[in-house]
Amino acid sequence: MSDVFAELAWRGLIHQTTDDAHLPGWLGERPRTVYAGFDPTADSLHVGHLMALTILRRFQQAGHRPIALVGGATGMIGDPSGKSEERQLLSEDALRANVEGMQSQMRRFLDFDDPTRGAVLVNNYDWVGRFGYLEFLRDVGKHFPVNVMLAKDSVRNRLERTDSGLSYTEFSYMLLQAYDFVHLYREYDCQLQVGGSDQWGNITAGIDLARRLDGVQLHGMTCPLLTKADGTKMGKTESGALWLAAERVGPYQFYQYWINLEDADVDKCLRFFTDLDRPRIEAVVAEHLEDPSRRTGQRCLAAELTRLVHGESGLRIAQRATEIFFGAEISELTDAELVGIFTDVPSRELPRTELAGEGLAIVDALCASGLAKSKGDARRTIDQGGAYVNNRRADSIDRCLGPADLASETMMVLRAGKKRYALLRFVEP
RNA sequence: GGGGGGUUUCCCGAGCGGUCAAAGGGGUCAGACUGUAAAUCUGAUGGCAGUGCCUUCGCAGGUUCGAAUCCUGCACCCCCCA
Repeated sequence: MSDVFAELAWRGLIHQTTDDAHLPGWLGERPRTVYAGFDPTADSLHVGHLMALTILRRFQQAGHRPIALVGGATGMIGDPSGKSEERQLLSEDALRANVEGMQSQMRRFLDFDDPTRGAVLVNNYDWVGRFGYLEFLRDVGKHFPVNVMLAKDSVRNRLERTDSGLSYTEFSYMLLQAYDFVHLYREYDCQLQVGGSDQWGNITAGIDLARRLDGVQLHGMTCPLLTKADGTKMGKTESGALWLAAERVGPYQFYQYWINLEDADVDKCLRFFTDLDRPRIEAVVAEHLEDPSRRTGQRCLAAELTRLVHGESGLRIAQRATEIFFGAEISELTDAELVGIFTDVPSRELPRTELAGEGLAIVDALCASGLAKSKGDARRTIDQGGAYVNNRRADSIDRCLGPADLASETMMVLRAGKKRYALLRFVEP
């Protein structure tokens, strides 16, 4: 058993614990069971879940047993922590689909098959859903002093806002999560809960409840919230969250997100997310600082994460696409080389006849590819010198594209600006 | 229930009868500089056509040669008094 506490600490993943002094020893004694909760708001995980997931992963690697709790029940209510408004309630069907989607992705991070420390996936709907209202009030609610609940940051912040209230339902959220902890303690001897720093109140609520109900002392640990150096949220793209599902964010796009990360965040992300050990990360960071323009850190980070999320084949596609797009002028490629990329960057198929005669006006090509949202937008881009065909700048609005502009047998590479790419494929009707 | 204020283009926010597709800021996009970074600077930012047309200022009507701007009704939001 390796010292997971020290490992997490140097990685900067420990924000607060219930017992800094004794937790390291407690974890070193024997394998423990640790859980983190995931809110099933969508059918895919995103980068926001990555912290908790990789923390569970590190616990497992250190010899402990992780439990991933999917909030099928609590997801119906919505955690008010860190939220400014009440969440839209999800239907049971939607929740079920979301839970299934998330479960399948977790397999990439956690080993569910190991006989001794195999991860366990639980859905709190399985026990919360069976609770009767009166029964819950009597067995659980009774142990929650309202004045303590009101003192929690998550509740106070919401009550202090004049423009949004806090419904009774949301107010009750922490009871459910608290009970989850007790349940997992009873069923799996789970004595440690981890979560983001905004979960502190919910975690301690569970610890209090366990003490009152079962007379045991459970533990909690939070990690810092994932933000970028400029204060904005990590993992936000133009089109929304950076999803882990390949159908939502392809390997190339995922890879590119990390390549584009600013220097100030690279070190932190390497430590947070990658499996690389300390000497390795320190070496990469040192190399990066020596010559930041080579983006050593970003490259390493992007490769590690893309491999983790999309596998070796996904990484190859992403790197190949990057080589092609960010290399020199594009020509003499084959369809075979482009086909893997085709599904990953915005792409469109057009009839080959478009290229005949006068050819396809570049303005129309940009619109068709999705790089421009209107003809005016396309004109603007060209006017300002931001339009490229096969990485060669197209400086005239009147430019028309013909068969000679194909990069491979049937495909053409369009680009708007420095790094927005799209492929057009011309097919026989 | 009574009184007052509001609803503007992606967001915030000016505009209060024509010169308004609508100031300013944010965001976004493009360019320069770089390193597919950050910061900075420049330009663009309803649609279609190129000195014109169409659609937009909560919704529906109305007054005007002409309205985002005035009137009427409706909807939603906020504030004060009960």
